[in-house]
Amino acid sequence: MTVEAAPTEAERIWQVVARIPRGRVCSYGLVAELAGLPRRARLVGRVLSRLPEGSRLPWHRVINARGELSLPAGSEGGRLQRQRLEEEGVCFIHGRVPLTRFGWRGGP
DNA sequence: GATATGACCGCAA
DNA sequence: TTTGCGGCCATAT
Repeated sequence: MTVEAAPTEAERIWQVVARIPRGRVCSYGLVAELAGLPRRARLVGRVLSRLPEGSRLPWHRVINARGELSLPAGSEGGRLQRQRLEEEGVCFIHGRVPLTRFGWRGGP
């Protein structure tokens, strides 16, 4: 029997993050839920913070539930995240991304 | 083994 | 709107 190791939680999270469409953002909790790991948002944050360099994962599309970037602004990561999101056309309002549970309603 | 910390979340007041 | 609290759990000390 081929003992195929079940995908680790981290691998599931990577798969979900990799599925986030360009120009769209996702909250940690939503990523966790989509990965079949409800209420483990912190795990998502931990996994993303421990990503190997060059993983090509769009980690910058994952922000917190308030629509703000969790990485400290001013840090390299935070600046990179903001820059990449703006490059993808993500809408920033007062330094935030408008998140709604009912999807984007057509902003400004 | 126990304690502290962290790229968090949802709810109540 | 903000603040506080409980929940969650892998790592580090």
